[in-house]
Amino acid sequence: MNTKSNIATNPRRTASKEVRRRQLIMATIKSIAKHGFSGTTMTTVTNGANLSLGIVNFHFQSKERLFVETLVFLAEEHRAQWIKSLRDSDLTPQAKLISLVDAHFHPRICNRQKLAVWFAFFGEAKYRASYREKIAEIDSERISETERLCRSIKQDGAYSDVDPMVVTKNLEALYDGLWLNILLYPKMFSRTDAKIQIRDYLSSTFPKHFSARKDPVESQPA
Amino acid sequence: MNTKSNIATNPRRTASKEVRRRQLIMATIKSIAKHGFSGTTMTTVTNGANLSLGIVNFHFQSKERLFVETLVFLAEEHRAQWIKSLRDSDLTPQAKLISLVDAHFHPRICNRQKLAVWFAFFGEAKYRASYREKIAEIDSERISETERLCRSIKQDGAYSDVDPMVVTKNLEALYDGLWLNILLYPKMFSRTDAKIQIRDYLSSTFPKHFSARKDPVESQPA
Amino acid sequence: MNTKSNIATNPRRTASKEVRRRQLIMATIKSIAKHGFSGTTMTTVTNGANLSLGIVNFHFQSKERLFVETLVFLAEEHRAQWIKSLRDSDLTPQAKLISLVDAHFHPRICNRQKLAVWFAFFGEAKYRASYREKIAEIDSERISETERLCRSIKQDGAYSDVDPMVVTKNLEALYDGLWLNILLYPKMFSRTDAKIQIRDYLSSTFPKHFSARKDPVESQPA
Amino acid sequence: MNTKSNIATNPRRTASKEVRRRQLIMATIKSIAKHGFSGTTMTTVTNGANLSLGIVNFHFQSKERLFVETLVFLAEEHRAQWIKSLRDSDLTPQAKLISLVDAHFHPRICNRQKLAVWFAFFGEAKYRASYREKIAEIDSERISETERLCRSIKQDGAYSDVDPMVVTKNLEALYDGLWLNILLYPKMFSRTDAKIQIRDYLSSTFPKHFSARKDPVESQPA
DNA sequence: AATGAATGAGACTTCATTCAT
DNA sequence: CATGAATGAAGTCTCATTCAT
Repeated sequence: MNTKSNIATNPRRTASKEVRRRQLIMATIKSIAKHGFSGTTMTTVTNGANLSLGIVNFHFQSKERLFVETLVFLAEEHRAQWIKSLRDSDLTPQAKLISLVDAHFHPRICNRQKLAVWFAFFGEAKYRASYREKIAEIDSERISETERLCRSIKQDGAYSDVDPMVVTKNLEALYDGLWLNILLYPKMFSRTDAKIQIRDYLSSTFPKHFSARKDPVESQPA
Repeated sequence: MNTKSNIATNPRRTASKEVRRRQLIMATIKSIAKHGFSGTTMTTVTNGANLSLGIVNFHFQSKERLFVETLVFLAEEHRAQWIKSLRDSDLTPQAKLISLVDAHFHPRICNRQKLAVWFAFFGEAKYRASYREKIAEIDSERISETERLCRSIKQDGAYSDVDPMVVTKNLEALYDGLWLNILLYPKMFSRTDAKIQIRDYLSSTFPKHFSARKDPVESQPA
Repeated sequence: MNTKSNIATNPRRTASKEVRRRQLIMATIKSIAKHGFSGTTMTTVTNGANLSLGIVNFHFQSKERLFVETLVFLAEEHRAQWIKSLRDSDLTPQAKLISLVDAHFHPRICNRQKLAVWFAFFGEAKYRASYREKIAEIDSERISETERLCRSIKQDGAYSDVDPMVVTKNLEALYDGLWLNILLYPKMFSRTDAKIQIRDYLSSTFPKHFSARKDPVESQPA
Repeated sequence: MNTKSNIATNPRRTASKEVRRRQLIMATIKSIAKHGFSGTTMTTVTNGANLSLGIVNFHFQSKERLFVETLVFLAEEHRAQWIKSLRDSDLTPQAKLISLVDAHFHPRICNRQKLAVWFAFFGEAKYRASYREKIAEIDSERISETERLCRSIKQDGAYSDVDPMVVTKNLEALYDGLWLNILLYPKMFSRTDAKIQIRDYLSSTFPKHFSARKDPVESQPA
């Protein structure tokens, strides 16, 4: 009997530690998205995971740690997404940059549940500190990569007025701002809109390399 | 002891309703900024206002309502700021647009305390609903105004490729994204940087009307 | 309406802080005596005091502090008892010493409830530390006083072989040992027995000053 | 894998029932001494014994029973000690009595760990009941023996004023009281002091048979 | 109008016990 | 025999709300 069928037939007994932790993190994301941070209790999480109340403290010691690990999970998932996007894209810097941008709006990353959790963490002073502590490095890595690509494009296109760092920071701001707008006004903002808007920004900044009119494709629904 | 002498001896016991409410909202902002949403209790708020524990329920019926009114206060303060900025600026649409942009980064609006509170509300599912209900109209008003200005500039500069709505939405996203970056990484992002970045965006979009190199001025410290 | 009748008519509202604290300490003593340390919960205490569950944390911050204050209360009550006994007794050192001894077996001090609480504290490592920290001084004071009296009696009777400090320490050990025997085997050991036994010890140590045969009087029932 | 190789590779998996029980009782004593009664959990006990969490319920059915058996173990160990002391001593009643006394302060019996456990049991109402039920007989046996010796010494020395039962009870009280003082104030009270004090008591009670000045010897360190 | 002691639902956490392996 | 993941009752503590003063 393999682990998977074991979980299916008797979910209450001795799954591997890693499986349980993942299960609980997923339930945490769902709960934060549904009930918000303050409405997320050990009960909502464990009910969502179909597990017993006490199990979170068994696997994570405290609610606090569960939350931090959830944040780390999201950040690593996000990082994996753009790392993969960079690797899979064409070799031109403009292709890589657009891949990196689009990774932020991939349905696995940019959906109401995950966005709700990101902003839950952004909204709590306590977790902003955790964010800085745990995630700053990932952010730096992405910013460096973005700037490198912008510098490359600038050189290639002889965009003398462009400051790659300013573009990078604007892109970072646009990711967050668009995420927030999608979260706040889902009927007015979509992933596709977001991609269009960023293409618009890139086409006005690097007009020889990007065209705003070439619409991005949405692979799957949210 | 009659009422008059009471007023003399205890100034806390006669403020008008409106003064008390304002006092409590200010204390709420301070508390959310300091302790976060989950750390904000009736005690932290009323201690901060040097008032008694029971008074919130007296003036606001519930914590919930105090929070919603705090959100409304912030939104109206913000609206007043850009309304004033528009009114005070020169008559050209580009001057008006830059005034509108800069209103978002005025120290009265864009400081760590207020940003912390904005994102606290954005982060809680419950208050995102309140936000939509109470603030959407203000947002629409600002978006309309922005779009009108962009259309005007487009026409003036014959920017055939520019979609005023896309520019408007990008500006809105940049406001939020830059706010978040200032909140998360205050050492790396400043109000002045934010203004520079938005000028950069505007100059690449409307190059005949905006120059990125004209540095914005920071009037007062945060 | 005075405070007392207020408590009587409406025990649930706004008694003075000191009254509430006393009430809760009394309920704590009763609960520890009845259910033991580990069986004493916020619920048993507050039910016993006919108050609400949350009130202990309101008045004592934590269960821990309630317990420590209960210990301090017992120690101070005990101290007050022997201080008073010394003051009220005749002037001879032997009269004072016997008063001091008897104070330990006064029904207010030496009854099953209070003894149970003393030994509950003695039995928990955590509270032995508190005991040392809070009560050592009171113990020292009593030991000094006892030794002083023993020295005085020794001199008066020319008991050359008697070491006042050894007698003092033996008395202290007898208090505790007799208390424990009364607690463990209440049917076999009584306050009166205890007094007789200590008189026996004193009469063999200071034969000219004490007579074992003069039976002590038990004033009131436990 | 057959049983034999299992034994070879994992020595923890075949100890006899009795060895396991002893191992767990020892770990219980250590844990109670270190963490107190309330800090002693199945985890502290089984960690201390380097065994798995579930094993206590396997060998003792419940925590409750483990504790009672620990109490019984201590009482029987103590009994064995004074039985042996009586047997090993000279034939005179005074030699036997002093042996009996000293048995209480033998390092195997009277050390901080064991004392902490004794008083932990004394301090919990629930276990005082177990104590009476399980240990009273052992106490009676020792009391009878002590009284017999005192009677014998009384007759031998014609101590007409001495009541052997009172002396016996005083000795019992001194044991407990001195133990408590050693536990509470280890820096001020030692096993040797305790023996001296009891010798002092005996010498004043039976002056022809005991001399307080003959210092007792401490055989081994605690 | 204002105070703050009191209430009690509900949160997090602990831990004895169970039981599949 | 032994393990230790899982359970869930019960504990302590928090805190929005109430209400006598």
